[in-house]
Amino acid sequence: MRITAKADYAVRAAVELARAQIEAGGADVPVKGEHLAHAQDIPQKFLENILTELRRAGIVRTRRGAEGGYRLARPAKEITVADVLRAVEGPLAGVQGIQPQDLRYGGAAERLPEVWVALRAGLRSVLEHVTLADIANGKLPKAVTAKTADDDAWERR
Amino acid sequence: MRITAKADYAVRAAVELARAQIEAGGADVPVKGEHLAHAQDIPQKFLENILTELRRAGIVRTRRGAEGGYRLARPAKEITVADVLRAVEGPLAGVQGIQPQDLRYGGAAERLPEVWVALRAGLRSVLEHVTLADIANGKLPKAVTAKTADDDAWERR
DNA sequence: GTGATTGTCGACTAAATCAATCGACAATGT
DNA sequence: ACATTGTCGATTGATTTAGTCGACAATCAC
Repeated sequence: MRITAKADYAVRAAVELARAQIEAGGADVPVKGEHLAHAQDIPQKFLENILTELRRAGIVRTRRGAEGGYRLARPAKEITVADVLRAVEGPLAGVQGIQPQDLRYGGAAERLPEVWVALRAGLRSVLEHVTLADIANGKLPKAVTAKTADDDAWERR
Repeated sequence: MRITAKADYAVRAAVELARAQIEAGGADVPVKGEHLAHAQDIPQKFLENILTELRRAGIVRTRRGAEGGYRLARPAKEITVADVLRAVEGPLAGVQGIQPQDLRYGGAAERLPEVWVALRAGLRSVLEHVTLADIANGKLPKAVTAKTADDDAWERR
């Protein structure tokens, strides 16, 4: 249940691209890998690997050469954090690569898969409702603020 | 964002212990490691490592020797899935071992930590409300059923 | 007490994943 | 032509994952 550096880097880079898209008013200006790496303090070569995965997933578009770089393939408000995470890690909340709804357990644990499905739904209730534009604009949706509003959410556990 | 085999094993073994506790009507009868391993089809030696971690976390109690075995340290209805997961993996939803509320990002990703905190809250909204007794009895609480009720929750994503 | 049973602990291993790094190559703009 | 920038595969070292093994310690039945 941890967030890997790669997942974190992917989202941060994508958010940075979102801001560039918004600042350009929708104009399609590519951002260089070097700029992204520097802006978010991510090792450049590692980031480039990640961005290539995002390209293959259809989340970013690229251009080579001078004046080349990376940009989002769609409007930032149409890309969710879940989209980015699934692009770099696999499906959410699998057990050994198996999706929870495909698990079969015997004995007392028969109903456990339902718990894992609910867990995944809990993840999705956040990740599928936050877009890159939300984060870049600093305007988080209720799916987030409702959960962080509870003091308990900030407790160290 | 995956559930490791270890985490899954830990919960399944704990649920099996919960059922034994419930069937015994609260009487404290230890269950052998071999029985647990067989009942849930978990490699026995690996499971014993896990059960030792659960003991160190105060979730199970053990007895050696003939007539020895494992049992829950507390009533099954007082132990949540979150308790078990935190015992075998660390805190939920950290980025490289750092808890989300301690992260600081610059630039466009400034608000990202709040998203991770909300994510963790989403996990907790499920994991802290399901007890071992709930699973062993096959009576899942609303925190779970409300989320699995949605057809979308079962979709393959 | 003896012996069988069962958990404890540390060491060990193989494989996968994580977190990068590197270099040759392919596009692209000036 | 040339400098710039992304692409791709290979490689690396550390860590985690998923186990296995064996000596040892506790406990019970007899």
